[in-house]
Amino acid sequence: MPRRAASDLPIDEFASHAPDRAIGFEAGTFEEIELPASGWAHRHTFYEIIYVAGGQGEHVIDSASYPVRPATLYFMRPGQVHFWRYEAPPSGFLIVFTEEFMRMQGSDENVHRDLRMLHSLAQTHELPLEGPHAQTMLALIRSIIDEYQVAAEGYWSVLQAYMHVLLTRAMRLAPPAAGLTHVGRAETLARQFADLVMRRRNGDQSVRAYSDALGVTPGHLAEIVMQVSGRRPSEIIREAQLLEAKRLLLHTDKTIAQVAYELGFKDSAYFGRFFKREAGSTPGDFKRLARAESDRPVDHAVHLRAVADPADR
DNA sequence: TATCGCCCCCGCCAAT
DNA sequence: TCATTGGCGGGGGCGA
Repeated sequence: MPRRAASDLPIDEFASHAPDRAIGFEAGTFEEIELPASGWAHRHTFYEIIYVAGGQGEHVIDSASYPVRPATLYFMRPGQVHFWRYEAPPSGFLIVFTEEFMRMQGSDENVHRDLRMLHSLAQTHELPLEGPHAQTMLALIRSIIDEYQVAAEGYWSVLQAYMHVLLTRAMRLAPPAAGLTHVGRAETLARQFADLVMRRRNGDQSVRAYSDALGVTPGHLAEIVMQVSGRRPSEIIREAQLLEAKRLLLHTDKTIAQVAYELGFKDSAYFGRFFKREAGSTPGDFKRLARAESDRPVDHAVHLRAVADPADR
């Protein structure tokens, strides 16, 4: 697949196919949803849950590549970069929704819990489903699509309840690393910090800038973040900078200096040392190696059959 | 929450 | 011109 000349990463905004029902939610098959630019690296401003039923190729998320396998769920959060490389286009179902949709629930506690599950699942990227789990999850997704398409009285609250069930069941199947820790004020602050770090991709990346934005002292933020995650705020910021640097190096044609500037580094020479320290290679080597890897032909050994599903025939 | 001292992160500059 | 490496000093981050 040829690489698209990319001075910047395209951003998909949420645009409903049914604007008369502006609830920030859509669900359907790949063909029905028709997201633009899915073959090119892009970000969205919305969440996306993907159930892959068939296809042949790879799903690239940030700088990781996953062979397309039937009965696999993918969880994408806003800001993540992804695209498909395929010989046979992926088929299955998509659920796309905005954060505003999740926040339409009445209880703040439920909203926070669902968003935390979403973010946790998005960190693991893919969730292969086995045996009966694939069947029950597929049935649930079909119910969600049906509820959305019929759009009977009060359907959006039913959709939110379904989404809560989907997320909760997915969390049960996710690896333990994706599990949630205890809920409390400390955990909420730590999550707000992590969200802000993921969202703010440029500008002042000092710990103080983040603690100011969250209305706490740097010392308090450091204590809470360490207590909840076991890591220092500066480590989490650097990790996010490294992830974003890899995205830009791999998926755009920006020079190293441009990437450095975009990430808020005032000195591209220092950015080079930062990258080598954190990633183990220079930005230039990473770009060349990663691009050579992503330009190789799709692995023919990854051959799929569509999941046998009578409702699809 | 404030303070202090130490470590190393970050930015500036130069060389290749 | 751009990427990489290295020296160096100030100051931010973090533990006590």
